[in-house]
Amino acid sequence: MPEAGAYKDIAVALPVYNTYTYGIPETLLPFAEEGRRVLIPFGQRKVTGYILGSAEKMEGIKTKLIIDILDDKSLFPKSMIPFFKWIAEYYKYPIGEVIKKALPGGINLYDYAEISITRSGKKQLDKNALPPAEKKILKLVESGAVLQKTLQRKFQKETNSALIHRMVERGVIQKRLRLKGKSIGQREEKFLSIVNSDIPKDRFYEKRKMIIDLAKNYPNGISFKELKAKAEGAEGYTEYLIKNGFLSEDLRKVYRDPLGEPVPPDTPPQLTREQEKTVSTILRSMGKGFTTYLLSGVTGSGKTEVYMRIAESAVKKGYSALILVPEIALISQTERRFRARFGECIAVLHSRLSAGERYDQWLRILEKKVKIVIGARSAVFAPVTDIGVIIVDEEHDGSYKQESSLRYHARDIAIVRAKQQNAIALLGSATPSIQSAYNSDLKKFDRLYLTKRVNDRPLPEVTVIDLCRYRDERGLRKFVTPELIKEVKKNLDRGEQVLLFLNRRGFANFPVCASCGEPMLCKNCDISLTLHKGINAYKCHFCGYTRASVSACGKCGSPAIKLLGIGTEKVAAAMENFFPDARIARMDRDTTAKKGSMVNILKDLRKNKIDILIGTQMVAKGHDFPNITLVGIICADLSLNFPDFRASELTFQILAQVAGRAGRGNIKGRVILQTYNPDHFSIAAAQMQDYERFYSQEIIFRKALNYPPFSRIVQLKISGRDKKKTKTHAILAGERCKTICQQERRFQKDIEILGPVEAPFSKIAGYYRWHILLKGTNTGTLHSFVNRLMFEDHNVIQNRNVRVVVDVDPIFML
DNA sequence: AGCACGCCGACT
DNA sequence: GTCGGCGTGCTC
Repeated sequence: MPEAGAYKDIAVALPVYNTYTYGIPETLLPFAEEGRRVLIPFGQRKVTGYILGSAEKMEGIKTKLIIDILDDKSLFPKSMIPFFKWIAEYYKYPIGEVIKKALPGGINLYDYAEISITRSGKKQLDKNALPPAEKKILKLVESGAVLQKTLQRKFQKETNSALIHRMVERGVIQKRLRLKGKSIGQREEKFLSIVNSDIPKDRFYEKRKMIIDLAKNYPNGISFKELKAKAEGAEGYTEYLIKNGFLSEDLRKVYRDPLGEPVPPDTPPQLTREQEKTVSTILRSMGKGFTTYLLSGVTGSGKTEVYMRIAESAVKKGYSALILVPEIALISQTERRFRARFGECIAVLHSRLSAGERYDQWLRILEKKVKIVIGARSAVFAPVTDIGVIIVDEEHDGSYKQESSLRYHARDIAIVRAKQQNAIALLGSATPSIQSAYNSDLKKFDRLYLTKRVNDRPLPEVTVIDLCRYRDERGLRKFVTPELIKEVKKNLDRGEQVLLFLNRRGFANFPVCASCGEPMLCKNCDISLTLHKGINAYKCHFCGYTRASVSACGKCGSPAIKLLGIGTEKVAAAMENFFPDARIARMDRDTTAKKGSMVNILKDLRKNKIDILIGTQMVAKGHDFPNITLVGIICADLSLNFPDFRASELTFQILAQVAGRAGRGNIKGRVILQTYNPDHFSIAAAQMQDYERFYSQEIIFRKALNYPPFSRIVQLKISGRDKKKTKTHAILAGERCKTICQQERRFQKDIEILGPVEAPFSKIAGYYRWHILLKGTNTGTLHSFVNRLMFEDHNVIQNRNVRVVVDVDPIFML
């Protein structure tokens, strides 16, 4: 074995919280660069690791040598290493897993023990003189090698590693370590170029000439794929041309193009005075250190144009720009506009890309072929260098928070990344999060305003309708008031479009038995099913469970079910009833599930093929519908009564955003806002489109109850299949929290433990759920508390039956 | 994560 | 007495 030339700090792609020191053999040393992956011996097996930096030789611990270096070049720039470390520390997540989540998936190597039968084992199996457990195992591996973990999963009851060990010792089976891991590489395509166009005039002349003529149009060579598409049946003729030296053939690396159809280029509009001022303020500070700007711009004030100017200038100054947009069903409007302005000079990263496309985009960024990157949440990990600005569009949007595994908030870590890179963070929103607005109060963020809509278009006029007045009327009029109908009719008569918003899909979300009153609940979850007339079935919106629409009451067996509660389907039905001639479309998760269907709806809308569009929050987010002059909010209260301290914030944001969809063209917009709580301050503030008014009220509540932004929250989410075990474990975890709290004065003073309590949704997808909320005013104290809870002594965090997830700065708390 | 080790109860 | 189930701890 070669001598170790140096030592490196390595993050292992496994759920371990530490990094490890490995020696690098002399021969590999020149290649052991930060950001490359290595294959390392880790315990009994080999796994992928990431080089994070140099290290000292460990005293008293025998250092192992790395086996191999897996990459020809770094997968991420060195500057991202402190970023990964910060995330691992803050979100209490294993560092190697952080990196693994950040990188385009599917490129890691692991090895697993593989069990195969020996000759002696075969003989013994034939002799049939074995204990049943061993026989079962031998039978399984008889025809070919099987992974040990598969074996153990299959025979959980009978198998353990000791048994396998003994069998190996007796020589009936053998164990070998095998490397596994799918790999995604670059795509290569065959390209053809003309060498000599003087082809012989034989009986194939016409066909061959067709190919040559086609290739003539491509001086840099034509891809075989394109040729095949343009010249039918050409495959058979190219071979001859290549062999005889008329065409030359070479393989080129190509990028899978996720952009799909091209977007026509736009011309930059004249900036308003406000926009110009904003742009120049931000640009003045670019390259002069870290600053966070919070851009409050009313809906329709042209924030995207500001972003584009900033990105453009950043690139001109030699920086790159990273733009984050909320995760929505398909590509966002913002992304389209960037493509229209910057063409193919941008990279896009979002969850709809295939693994290969994602890998290619990653590479384009890494190789510095593009300087502008636009994408959803996960794009915050884009391997860009020389960042000038990170823009977070609609920074209040909840979809920036990842709600599984690594539970990061992309807006928050975007700011961290900007800080580490001495770059500008630019957060934009018409309805900033309370958190961000408070940070601007504290002067942590610089506040910028866009108070006017472009072309001096007025904000829409919002009329509030008190639904309580219609409570006793029968039938559909309960949620479609005469005022709304009147306004819709006006619009239809004038040939203008209507947008109706209801943040709930399906037909009826609260079906109850007409005879005994029992609600129809999901069998896996603690919520009621929703009737979907489209698929003619009841559906659970949490776990996807479906039940035939003819189902009888589960309690008394009565077939009569009352369909209480409203969803977009019911609104659509009502509209069809009132306006049989109107062209009505629905846009929610059900109608946009198929790829391209959302684009089609938006296209139809743009071409005036739709009169009334009914949708969920999907329609509220960032779209520009120029011909919509009336927005109807069917029921503004849906999110108001959530047992969540952010319920008011969420309600205000969504209402203000939806209302902002009206009047983006040349005609002034109107909004009809129907509500059961006309006096609630978030509804009143939404009516006035007055953010400051909402903020000044909400912040008082937050302070009084010591909720964020006045405190920090960590939520322990405890869940398990067994109702009793989950509860017991939750209580145990609660006790542990209390014990730790007693251990230090600063914990006693600063940490507040709420719970354990059963979660508001007490059961989801078969898992019973409990919560413990940890509140602290001091971030450092709260984090040391959580560290002690997770990493010290006999922690109760892990258990075979019950899972405990630590959610730092939770958003979904139900 | 996956593997080894070591401690228990229930059987040849 | 062993075997096999399960919890615990470790991986440079």
